[in-house]
Amino acid sequence: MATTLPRNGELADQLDLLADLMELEGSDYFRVSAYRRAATRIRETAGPVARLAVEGRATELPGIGKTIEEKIVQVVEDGEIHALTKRKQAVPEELVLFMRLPGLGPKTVQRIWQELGITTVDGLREAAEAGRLRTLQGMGAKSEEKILEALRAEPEPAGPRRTPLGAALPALEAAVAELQEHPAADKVSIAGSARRMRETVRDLDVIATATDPAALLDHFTTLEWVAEVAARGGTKATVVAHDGLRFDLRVVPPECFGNLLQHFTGSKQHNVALREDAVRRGLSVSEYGVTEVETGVVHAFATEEELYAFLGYAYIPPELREAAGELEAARRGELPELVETAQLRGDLHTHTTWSADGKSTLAEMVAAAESRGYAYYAVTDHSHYLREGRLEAQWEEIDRLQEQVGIRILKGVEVNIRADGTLDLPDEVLAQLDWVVASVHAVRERRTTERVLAALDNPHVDCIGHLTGRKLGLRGPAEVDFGEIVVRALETGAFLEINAQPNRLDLSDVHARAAREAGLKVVVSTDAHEVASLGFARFGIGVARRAWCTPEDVLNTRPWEQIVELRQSR
DNA sequence: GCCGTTTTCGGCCCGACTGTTTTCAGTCG
Repeated sequence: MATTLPRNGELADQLDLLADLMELEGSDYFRVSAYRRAATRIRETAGPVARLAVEGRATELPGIGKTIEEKIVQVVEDGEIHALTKRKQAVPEELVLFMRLPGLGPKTVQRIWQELGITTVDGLREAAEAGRLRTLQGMGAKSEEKILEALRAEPEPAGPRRTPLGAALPALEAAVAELQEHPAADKVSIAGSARRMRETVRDLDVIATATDPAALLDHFTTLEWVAEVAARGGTKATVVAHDGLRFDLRVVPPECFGNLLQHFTGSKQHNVALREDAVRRGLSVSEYGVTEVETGVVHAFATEEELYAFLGYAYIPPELREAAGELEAARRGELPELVETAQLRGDLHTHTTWSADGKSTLAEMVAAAESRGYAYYAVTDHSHYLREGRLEAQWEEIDRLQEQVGIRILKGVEVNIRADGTLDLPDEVLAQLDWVVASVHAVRERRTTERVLAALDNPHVDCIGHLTGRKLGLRGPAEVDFGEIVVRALETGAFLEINAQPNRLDLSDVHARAAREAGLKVVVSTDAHEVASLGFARFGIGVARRAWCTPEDVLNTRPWEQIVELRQSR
């Protein structure tokens, strides 16, 4: 048996690839989607699924049965799912890339392969240039041109690009505001994965009701920032902005706004599960209404609240709609009361110009924090810049400022966890601070788990900052034994941070949920280096909500005195 | 391949849009 267990991402990738190859072979659709569903489930599980499979417990995860558990064990023992090894002999692997091109699905790719004998991206490009693709039934010059265009833009199709929520959400809110101004617009709302606060989004979804749908769609497709109209129908249009962001607008009658908002908010898996559940009770759910199959009576709802109530669920907040147990909990009336941004009483990880990369002064940051209504505010500049008396100098500035403001300023630091797990400030200094965040910065150096465990063992450490060091779109998370870190944090009474920087969001929603389920409180902090970044709190709260966190689960919804008490009891 | 307030067999969400057709399959979300 291999000494290290395959990561969840590796297992999921193999299952997805197996699904793709089988689909190209023309396998049964439901088998293929069972593999994909299992892959998604595995990706969204915090602990190592390979260990569960070895212990015979992977089948406890929904969507994973005996057969897929066996396949996971094959990866542990032999490195690859046996069926995958076999399919790779039969189906050229590069065909999978074809399916990432716009308009190319499994059926078409299968025919390109079998009828034209094309098996490589280069071969596909040559055939398209030579006009050979259009010889296929159902393929025309226009499809051929679309393929060539996509290949020119991206010679090796890499799949849909995802935009961090921090960039997408403001753009989406601006688009909603623009549409709202049009005289034909009635209700306009954000929908899709951005409404669910997913860390990255692909398409930006907007839905609306309108007195004149065609006029609103016209307005949408001719907005100043629109570079291309990708699709346009009577109720729906897709446009691409100059910066590459794709926006979908869908317009419906006001009486079914609730149905549409629910449908277009997704997730797809949530909707599928909701609809399957409805089918079992003789109901058919679509974006236009809920149809009683027997009688044909259609129930339309102006709000999501009414729709969920009709189907027998408590209202499910968008952040929970991931087919991760929320439907069952809503049926039983056991959904959590999710934490809200306004409930944060302070920020516990922030910087000032005392750090070289800080852009706003201490006074500016504190004033901004006070105007956000915070009761306390931890200044945690990098330890690296606070040597040789600078820390004491900063304390003097804090003491002077404290005289002038109502908000409680906490003396803190973000101390670096060195490669050997020691901290780069001595204990006697750390002991004098109100709040100590310890973070790994050189993530390329390995052993993140050991370094974090060592830091947790230091009694002065209050919180671990941005645990995995990931930067969305730039570098992946460090591999950590999250379960072990949570256990140690519970033992030492320290906390883990949800870093709200939109390119970090670290802990991820999956990790944050696992922490919550283990009974560990999380801290939502912005790591702001300038005044405007204090507003990132809403992205961190988005992660916490996706992790099912109530105000109880988020440490800094408490008054500072309570946090001090919690620490003393450790 | 998974799953079960009808079921251990026989189901498995639903509709819009595109490009190609001339009534529809495939793709997409």
